[in-house]
Amino acid sequence: MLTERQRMILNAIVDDYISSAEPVGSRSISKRGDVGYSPATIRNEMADLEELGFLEQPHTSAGRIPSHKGYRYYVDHLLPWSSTNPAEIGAIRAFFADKLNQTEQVVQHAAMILSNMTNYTSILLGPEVFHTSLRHFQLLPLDGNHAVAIIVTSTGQVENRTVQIPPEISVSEMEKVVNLLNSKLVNVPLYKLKSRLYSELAEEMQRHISHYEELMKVLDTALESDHEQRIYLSGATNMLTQPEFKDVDKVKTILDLLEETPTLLKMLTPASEGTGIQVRIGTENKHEAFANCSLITATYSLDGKALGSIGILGPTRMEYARVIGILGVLSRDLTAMLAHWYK
Amino acid sequence: MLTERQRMILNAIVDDYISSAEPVGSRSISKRGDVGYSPATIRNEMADLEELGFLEQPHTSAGRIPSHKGYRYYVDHLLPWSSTNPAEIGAIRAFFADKLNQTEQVVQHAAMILSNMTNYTSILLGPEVFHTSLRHFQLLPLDGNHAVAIIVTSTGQVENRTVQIPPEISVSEMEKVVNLLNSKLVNVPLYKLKSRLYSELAEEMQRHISHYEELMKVLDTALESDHEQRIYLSGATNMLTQPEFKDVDKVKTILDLLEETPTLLKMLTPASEGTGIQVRIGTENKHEAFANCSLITATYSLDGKALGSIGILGPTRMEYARVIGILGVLSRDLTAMLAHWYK
DNA sequence: GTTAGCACTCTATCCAGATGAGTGCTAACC
DNA sequence: GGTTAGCACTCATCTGGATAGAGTGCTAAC
Repeated sequence: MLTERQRMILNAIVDDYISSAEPVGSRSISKRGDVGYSPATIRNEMADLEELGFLEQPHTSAGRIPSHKGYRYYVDHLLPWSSTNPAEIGAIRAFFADKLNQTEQVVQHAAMILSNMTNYTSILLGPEVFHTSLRHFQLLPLDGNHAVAIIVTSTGQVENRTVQIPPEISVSEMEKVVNLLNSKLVNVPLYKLKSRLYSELAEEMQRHISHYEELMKVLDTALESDHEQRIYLSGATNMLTQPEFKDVDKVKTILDLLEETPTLLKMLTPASEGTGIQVRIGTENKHEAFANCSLITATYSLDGKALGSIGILGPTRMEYARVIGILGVLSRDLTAMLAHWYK
Repeated sequence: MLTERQRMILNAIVDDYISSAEPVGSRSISKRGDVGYSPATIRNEMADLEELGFLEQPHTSAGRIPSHKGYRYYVDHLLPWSSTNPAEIGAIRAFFADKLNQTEQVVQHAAMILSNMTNYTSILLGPEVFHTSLRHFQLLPLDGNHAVAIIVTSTGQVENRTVQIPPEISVSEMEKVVNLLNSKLVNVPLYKLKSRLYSELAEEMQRHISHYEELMKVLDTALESDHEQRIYLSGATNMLTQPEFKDVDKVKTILDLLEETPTLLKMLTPASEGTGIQVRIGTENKHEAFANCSLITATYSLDGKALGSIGILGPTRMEYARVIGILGVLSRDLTAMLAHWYK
């Protein structure tokens, strides 16, 4: 579709614009060593590229900047698959070396590392509860009225919530029920717990246990699967350092969106099932607040199942090559580490 | 120290400036109904107030703005202790009405309510682990090598971490140790757990249990009291709406500080032990990034012991009266609710 | 003690002109 | 035919000066 020279020029323009954030003129492209043409020739090609929709002009007599389509072409066909800087790989490895003993901590720290390395905003989706199953259930009385319900998952995560215990339910009854639950529901995926509770246990409980209704209500709350997906943000303020966001109002809409968990969740969920690294440029993100942003996501997994995902949010003018490299290394290492932990 | 008229004028200036964010001139004060003097008279008083350090002039021929000292005087002596708007009280009460069954959720939602109501940034310190004690300890095997250590506190919070179990330690041994721990360490404050482990249990364990050293190491990790204090931020981007922060760079230093947990922790810890609401104006905050901010904090408590604190961060030009009112209502209600839960 | 009047200060805003980067087009060159 | 030099043109940005307006401080009168 594009001639070799056009690809070369497009590449040069995107590269230049990524590092300078200023519209790129024909002369500055010509001066680079790698393109051996005069400004006039390049101008002609630029006019063609603009007509094809790969470039844009902020106004007559400004240089060109890549359009979304231009970025897309760059990412899909021109991206220098430069191997990630060894120093950066080292930093990531070092991070995995000092082992933290909680998945949550690891994920949180990973987000911080990422945002520090890239100077963009990193978004991390904690291990997805839906793909994990019950390992152990427990009810721990606090006082006459309350108890803590503790759910331990197959990946070692612990969820807990406080429930109210009606006074008419005795401790021994509770224990019976908890034992029943543990014998019948272990290894059931979390999101199926509640339906299984009704389909498999209801009958047996009704037979052996008084105050059936009240107990079911308690269990219902205890197993409530609003297991809020945990989102870890880091470096949100890095947005402020980008020249395209020197306008406070624009930044606000973006940062506001970042505080909105459900929206973020939707954005981070991979479109097609678990295929490596995804790049969403500008309006390819659903939200108009992100019209000037690009989101690069990767997933990490356990046993081939995507557990969570990692995202980097930056301006459309983003160091795609570098970020993709870093994200790749990190998601692979994270996957490897999880496999090693819970093998 | 100040004459009645000076107090009146200072009050008018601070009020005006709080709502307009523009330097206040003598004429606009005179025009207000409540001050019956001509601009000239007010100018004279303003000059005096400036000499005394309560006012500042951005430049000759601009109006006056309150200095930190001026705000301080306003907060200490002039603050209209207006009762909080009933509608706002209603909103807070409504929030407590739909009961959430996790302390964490409550705190998180409270932060959101606060920032939405005030349009400032709210900072909430989760229930302080140091004041709580152990209710139950448990080790739950995950696989041959790992177990989840679960610590339930007297307030129903659940902490957990994954620990490695050396292969030479048998399950029955683990159980013995856990039972011992539960019989000896329940009701011990969390931060004393580790020292008690050594002072009271070491001897007995050494007598009855093999692999003492390895076990101690496991327990040491399990009881590690890095129980990270949880900080909930909400409405951080509200900062961006304030005209004094239209400069991106200033906002960045503030938002960066907000991402720095340890610093925030220090800021929120009440200076004097648990006495109601504290107001820190401008440079009274230790950090220079907060030189143009005011931080208003309140604590919530259980059994008279401060459990955590709530803070509102805004520009020095802040609606002190309103925020203090809201904060008072919220902290009282939070305290009341906790008392009711864990009575 | 209070206030009207006035000169003075300083900022913000507007406008015109200069600057310069970059383009598009044409014609010449290889 | 592709490439390039030359040139006229466009448009955003920068500059400096003039102007308006808000607000003060001082003095003198009430």
